[in-house]
Amino acid sequence: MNPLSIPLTKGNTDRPDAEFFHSYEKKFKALADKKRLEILYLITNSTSVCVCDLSETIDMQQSKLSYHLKILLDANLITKETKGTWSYYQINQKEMNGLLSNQLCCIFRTEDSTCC
Amino acid sequence: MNPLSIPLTKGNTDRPDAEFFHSYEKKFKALADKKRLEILYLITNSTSVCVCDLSETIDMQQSKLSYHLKILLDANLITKETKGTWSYYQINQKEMNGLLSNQLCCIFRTEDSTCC
DNA sequence: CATTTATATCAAAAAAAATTGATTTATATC
DNA sequence: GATATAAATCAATTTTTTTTGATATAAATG
Repeated sequence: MNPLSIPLTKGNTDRPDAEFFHSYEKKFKALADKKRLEILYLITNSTSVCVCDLSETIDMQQSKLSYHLKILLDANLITKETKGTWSYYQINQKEMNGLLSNQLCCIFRTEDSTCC
Repeated sequence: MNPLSIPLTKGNTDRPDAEFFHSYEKKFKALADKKRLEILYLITNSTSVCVCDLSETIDMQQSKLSYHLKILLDANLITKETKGTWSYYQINQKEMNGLLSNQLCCIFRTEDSTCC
């Protein structure tokens, strides 16, 4: 047995449940790709972007881009607004700021006026 | 062409390089698994834990646990200290606090005394 | 010094995620 | 109304990640 054993939270009712860990897994999975991080950077640093704008700026074919945008959207890290044939994407500030440190401003998140 | 087009940062020299996005990809990949998040939760809420402690608390075989701990270690999210046959793992507070929001205290990170 | 215990590593298999090119849907334009 | 454009979806393939059980290493214990 471990000689320096410190009791862990086994059976602790305050311990987050499986659903809690699963919800964060989804968010971090969405962040766990350098192309999606680059997309987030671009979306963060512009008010509203369509797929065609992104497709030009980062070298990526359209179907691939839509695939990655859907992952970010499903994780609720970005939002979408459709105008005619165009889909405009925005950062979900509340979600991103609640997830990432202020140190990551203004790369993957925005300024936090309520802090410091 | 996009009628609401706002110029993106194409050719902007301030734009982070590929290496920057790659380094964060690695960190978020390490976070992108519910079992690793559960491991981090346990490590965060104890001063020092060995593999055998974790293996008892979360239902996971030893080789699998070592595999996941290595991923967290390689991403520099935790640190390791070996004493005899035991390996004790600690949270890398600086790294985690620089990555995650204060809102995630004290689940995946610790209290931030320098903020708010 | 043989045995047990803690942990890491390995190779093979299984599962999950990403890429590709084609197709579909819907709107805008001529 | 035919054609072009923007974006989403699909199925097949490729790549990456995870799981599994076995084995290796090294320290502790009898």
